[in-house]
Amino acid sequence: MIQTTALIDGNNFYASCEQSLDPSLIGRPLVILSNNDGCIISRNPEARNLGIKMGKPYFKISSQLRKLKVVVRSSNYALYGDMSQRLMSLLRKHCEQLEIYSIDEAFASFSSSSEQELHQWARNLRILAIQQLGIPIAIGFGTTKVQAKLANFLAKTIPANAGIFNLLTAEDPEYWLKRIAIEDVWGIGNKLAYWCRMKGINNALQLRDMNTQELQSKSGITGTRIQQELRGESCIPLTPKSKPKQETCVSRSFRRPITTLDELLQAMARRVIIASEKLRRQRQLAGAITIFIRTSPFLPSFYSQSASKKLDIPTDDTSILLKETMELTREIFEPYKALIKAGIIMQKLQSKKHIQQHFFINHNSKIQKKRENLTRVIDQLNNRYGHGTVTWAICGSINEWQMGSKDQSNVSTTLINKIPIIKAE
DNA sequence: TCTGGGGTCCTAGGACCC
DNA sequence: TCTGGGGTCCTAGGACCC
Repeated sequence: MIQTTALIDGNNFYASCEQSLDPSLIGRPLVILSNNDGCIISRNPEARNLGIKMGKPYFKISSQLRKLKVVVRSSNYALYGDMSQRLMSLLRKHCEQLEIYSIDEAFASFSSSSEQELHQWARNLRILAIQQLGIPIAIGFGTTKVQAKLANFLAKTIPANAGIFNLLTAEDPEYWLKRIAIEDVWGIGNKLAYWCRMKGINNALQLRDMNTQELQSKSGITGTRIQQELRGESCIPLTPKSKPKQETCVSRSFRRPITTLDELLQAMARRVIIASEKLRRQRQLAGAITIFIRTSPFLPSFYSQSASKKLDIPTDDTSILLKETMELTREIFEPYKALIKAGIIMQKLQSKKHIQQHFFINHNSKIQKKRENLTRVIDQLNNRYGHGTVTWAICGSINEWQMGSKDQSNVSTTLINKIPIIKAE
């Protein structure tokens, strides 16, 4: 019996989440915008059929969208995160081994099942996802992760496949591989796809059969692994246990460019506070931090700057991280640069469970405990009454240059006062 | 006026050591 | 002061993913 790998994912996940909570959206073209209402990051089939492309800047096509009567929503990540957890717990119930790969995707593996059993299992899972979550899913089968990924692509994009495709048992696998453009192969990005096209490699089948040496010389081990997997030899293993994060980043754009140190300090303070909260939620400590600022990459005289600092003692303490960040910010600030984005990366993360004891610091001191208690209370208040209820004065009050989203759906599965209400006639 | 945010992996090259 | 080869570790940057 051959080992089978499956890739299961939610179709147009963000758009489907919105439709699931607001059925009036079903059947109407719908797009979801990125943070700051920057660009299109999800769209339902109705919007896709109107020719609306992924990644398009919103300001360039907003009038066209109005004309076409497309519904536009700002993104609501709290909602998508919650729906993701529900989807994953459904999948866990129905898979032996599951690796959660992204907010809307998971790999599964099966040691022994007949083709019919697998197909029946997949049909059943699709029904459950619709019934319990209102989210359509697609399922692809292969021997390796790359094959499963491509099978999933064929399940979704070829209507006749109805959301399920098995590359192992397909009558003519080569016919199907030929139908997958080189850009659509998992692991082949812009640069590699362009190089492939130049060489006359235009689809997944040609990539599978091309000269390995040549591929290796261009893309190293990453490219040859994809080729091996296309040929059915597994070299990207399933990793069901999620690894602890190596770094955590909080980065945001401004609604309008900022040029003063005061504004930048406030912006950085907000980011480091969010980042510290993230660390505590993940039960991790940062051993180093990097901050960065940049001007618009779409304008001439692009400017970007960053600065890092190693911390003597790894920490998740907001006030310590704030102090370090403020110092770094003062160091790299330059006047008259129209900054549009700033962020902080927490690095050299380690688990809070086994803290490396410092010779001069007593981690169990009274003062240390008091600080931790204060932080815990602040976190609890913010969780309960909304983010930013209690915060540091350095953040300033709400400013016009901060991020903005206009059309967020006013529903939530995580805040009690925004639970959707069903009215009886 | 307006172009997202958060990650991982790999590689080349520098610093350092014997 | 100059000479040689070989190894490890770290870092920055590129490419890619969703």
